[in-house]
Amino acid sequence: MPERITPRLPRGMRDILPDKMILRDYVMNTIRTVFEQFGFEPLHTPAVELAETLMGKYGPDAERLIYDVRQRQGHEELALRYDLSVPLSRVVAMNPDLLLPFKRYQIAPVWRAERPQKGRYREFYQCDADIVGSASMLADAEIITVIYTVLERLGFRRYTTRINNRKVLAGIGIYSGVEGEALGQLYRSIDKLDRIGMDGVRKELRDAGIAEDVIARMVDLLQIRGASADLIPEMMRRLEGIPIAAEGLAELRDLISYLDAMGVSPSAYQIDFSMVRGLDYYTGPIYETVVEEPKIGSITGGGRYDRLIEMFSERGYPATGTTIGIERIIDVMDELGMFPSSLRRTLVEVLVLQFDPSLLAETLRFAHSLREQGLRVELYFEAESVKKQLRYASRKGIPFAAILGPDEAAQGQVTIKNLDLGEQRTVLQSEAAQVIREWGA
RNA sequence: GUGAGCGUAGCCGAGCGGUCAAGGCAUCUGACUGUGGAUCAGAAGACCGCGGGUUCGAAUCCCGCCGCUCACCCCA
Repeated sequence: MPERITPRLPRGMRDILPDKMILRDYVMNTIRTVFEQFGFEPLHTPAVELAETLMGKYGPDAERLIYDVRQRQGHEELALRYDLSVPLSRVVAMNPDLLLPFKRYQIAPVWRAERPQKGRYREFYQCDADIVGSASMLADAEIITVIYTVLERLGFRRYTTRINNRKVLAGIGIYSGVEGEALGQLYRSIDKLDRIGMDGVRKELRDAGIAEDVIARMVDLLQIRGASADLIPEMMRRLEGIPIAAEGLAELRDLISYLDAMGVSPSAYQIDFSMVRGLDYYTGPIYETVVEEPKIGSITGGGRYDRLIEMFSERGYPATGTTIGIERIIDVMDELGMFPSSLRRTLVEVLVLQFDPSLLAETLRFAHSLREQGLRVELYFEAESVKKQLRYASRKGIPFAAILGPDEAAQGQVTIKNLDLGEQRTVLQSEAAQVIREWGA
């Protein structure tokens, strides 16, 4: 007898049982449908990458969290993918004959060795849509439209997609006279604005050893508030004479100008010059979505990364895209009761009861015919009491039960019981599927 | 990586130094061998996270370890 061990999961990892998988699949299918409607096509890449593919792309903070993979034999240095953008970049570099723009979506797990907490797991799915090969702001606007469409379709109402541009942030750095190492600290402090407030940011910058007059200039810039369309000219005035900032602001102006005609409500997004994004590889417009109600961090994040692919290729490719964070979306939808009531705990539509061994063959044939007609049918394997079999159907949440006993068999009939309504009808076996359909399986 | 809180049956949870460790949900059986969700009766299920210490006596107090949760950092 082998020694028994207590079953446990690795830290931060979860099993997802069928009732939760049903909700999850609903969200994923909604996202996939939207991606496909915008012309994105599926891509698969391995969960494991060569370590060299991942290293040096994300920045030191993120790189610490990359999962090592140990191999019993062989000498390749391997790691679990940290996101889906870097693998995509690798794919593009390895397939130079791809027709551009290359629009791909990928819905797949990624791994990060973080300390788990609310809305944060070590294995989680990302739903990415990216456009490689176009520098047009139309591409960025389309990504934001995709985010908007997904969230609206899932029933989100109180959320904001924040939009900023790395070039503008670089311009703010120049304007403030902060360079090199200190710039990172500057960004990080700026990013906390909505959490710690302007005074908090001021203190952080002071603690980081940034000069008082620089802080004053910075804070002055970040005070600018207002409608997205008004913010851009205002910032243009203030950062006049800084080319990188002018470039970034012009990009934002173009991007915003497309959104209305693309069907995105102005209330769904906001230019926010204090939004930063952590990853190193962003170069242009950046975006992230936060929900107002449960405090859970961002549910989408992305941006333009025009220099990433050239880390794998002599050829440069402009690229932009977003991640939609399905784990947090599900957490929020769960908390707010946003799932449609039509989603059940089970996918099974009909439980075919077994009545008597002498009727087994006819019962099997009947179950088969229901399946042939497209219904999801479970067969009860034991000829136990009707009571017990119905109890099973009820507990599992199956909406219909089919009872085929001697009385029914004699007439070529079957009794269809609607477990939700507690009503039943005895009909011809050949009509059963139709009856179930009309009754609302 | 830093800090805080918490570990009692599959789940929730009372007990907070003194006989056999409450209760609820879930599970199983029966009342009810052609009709579920309700009710009633019964059954099974616990190295009280692990190890050490204090004490006549520890689930309860102390220490260490492990695990979980939350927050920070950062992020989906």
